[in-house]
Amino acid sequence: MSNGTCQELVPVPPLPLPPPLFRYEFREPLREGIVQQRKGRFTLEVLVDGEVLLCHCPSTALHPNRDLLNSGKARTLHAPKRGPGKVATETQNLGAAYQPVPCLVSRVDNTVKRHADRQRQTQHTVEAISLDGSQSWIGINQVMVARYMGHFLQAGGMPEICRDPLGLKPEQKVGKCRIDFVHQGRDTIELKMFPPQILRPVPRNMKGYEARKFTERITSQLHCMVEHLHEQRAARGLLDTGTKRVRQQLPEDDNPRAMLLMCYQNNEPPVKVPKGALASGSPVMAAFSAARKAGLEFWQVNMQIDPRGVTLASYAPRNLLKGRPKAHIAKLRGRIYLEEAMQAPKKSRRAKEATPAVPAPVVVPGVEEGGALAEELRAVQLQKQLREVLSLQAWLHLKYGPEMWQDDATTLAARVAAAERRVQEVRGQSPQQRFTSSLKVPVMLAEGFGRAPLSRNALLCAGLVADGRAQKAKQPHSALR
DNA sequence: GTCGAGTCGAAATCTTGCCA
DNA sequence: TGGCAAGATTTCGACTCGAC
Repeated sequence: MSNGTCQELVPVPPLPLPPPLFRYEFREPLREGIVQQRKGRFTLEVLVDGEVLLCHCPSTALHPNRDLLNSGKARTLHAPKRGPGKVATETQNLGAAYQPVPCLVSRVDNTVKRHADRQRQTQHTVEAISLDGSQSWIGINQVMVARYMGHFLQAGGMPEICRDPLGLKPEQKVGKCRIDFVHQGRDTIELKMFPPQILRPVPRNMKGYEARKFTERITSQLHCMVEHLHEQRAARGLLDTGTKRVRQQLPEDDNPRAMLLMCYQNNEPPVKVPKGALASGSPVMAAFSAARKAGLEFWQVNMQIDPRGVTLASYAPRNLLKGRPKAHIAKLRGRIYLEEAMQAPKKSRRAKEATPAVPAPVVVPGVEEGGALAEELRAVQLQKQLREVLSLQAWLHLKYGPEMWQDDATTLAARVAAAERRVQEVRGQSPQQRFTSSLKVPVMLAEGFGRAPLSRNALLCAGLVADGRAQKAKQPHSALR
């Protein structure tokens, strides 16, 4: 093995790594329980570890199975509401014959300071329910979707949607509306959680007034996004709003975009427009159609929730309406689904034969002492150390490929030292320095490597930084100055 | 008087933005 | 930095109004 001045090393194969790019970790694991009864619009009684907890139910959303959580009320919902005693009867029936539903609950973060008059009345929140006996979960917390998506986008997990995580700003006012994300002041990204049934003339699960409110809101938002799109194009000297000519005139990097992301916290099949919706005259459908003509892109994002966190399962452009998909979307086809992308590429028999079972040995220059085994162990130790320090394993692996793990020992040691220095710097900073806000890009931990920053959640999960809010609550005011 | 349809506010919680 | 307002999420009960 030894050649005197250099030693041959077998490169350490990449470790099986979780992907933080596509993963949002909860601060603490969710607890499993059984929904016992619906107490009110926002409250559920949940049996957790033999104890009945009053939990906040953020939203059952427009999920097709939302009736599940209302099963106790379902039989009385359609009963006549008029007449003496009928309302009382209905109230008495609440919770009767309620079908127990497995659920996941989170505990309230008590480090968050709230106004005295806004203290939470419930100490737990129902985050997900299960329809298959706790085998898989369906997230129902719509409020958290923006946080999950903010994490994924800012971690660079969806480069086809957001190329520059630094240029992403949440909750921006566009015209009269608030849009969930604006990218580089140019692209608008709106998140929605609804089934395609909403495109019908009379949306499923909605009463007339309710549907009208929803219709007004979404058509208004689509209108604002399209207006913004036109303004951005006009700012680039393009008076023609036709998407084809615009595409031809603008470089891809400078082409303003408007994207509607339909987000699901379960393995939702590809969204399709229901039959007859196109010709139905539905106002939402008309708004969708007009927006698409102006260049609006539809994307479907599926997430999977489990007790420890949320995984970005897949995302893909959807051609909801008739017509050919936009050219630059079509180019992305076939590589969007992460499930597919993350699968090891299938090798042909010829390729298998050509690939040796053991990777070719590499030469580590400048290593003269110790045997090959010692150096290999050192390399493993350094890799492990690097992984622990950075907790960026998948980020590095996915973003920069396996070459990151085939660095020689000297380079690895330098990386570790730089990372440790940066971590110490970060830990010495005040919470105010570390975080700007919950969704904005936090500490540039990766600056030492000249790479994209991580989201606040990724840093929290990696244990590299403490929660600024928690520290704020613990530390005296003067200590923060 | 009864009934159905439509309207509206309250419910719990979070986030952002504005102002002092 | 703290306080407050506004806006967002969806469901439900109370109320109004017109028709029969």
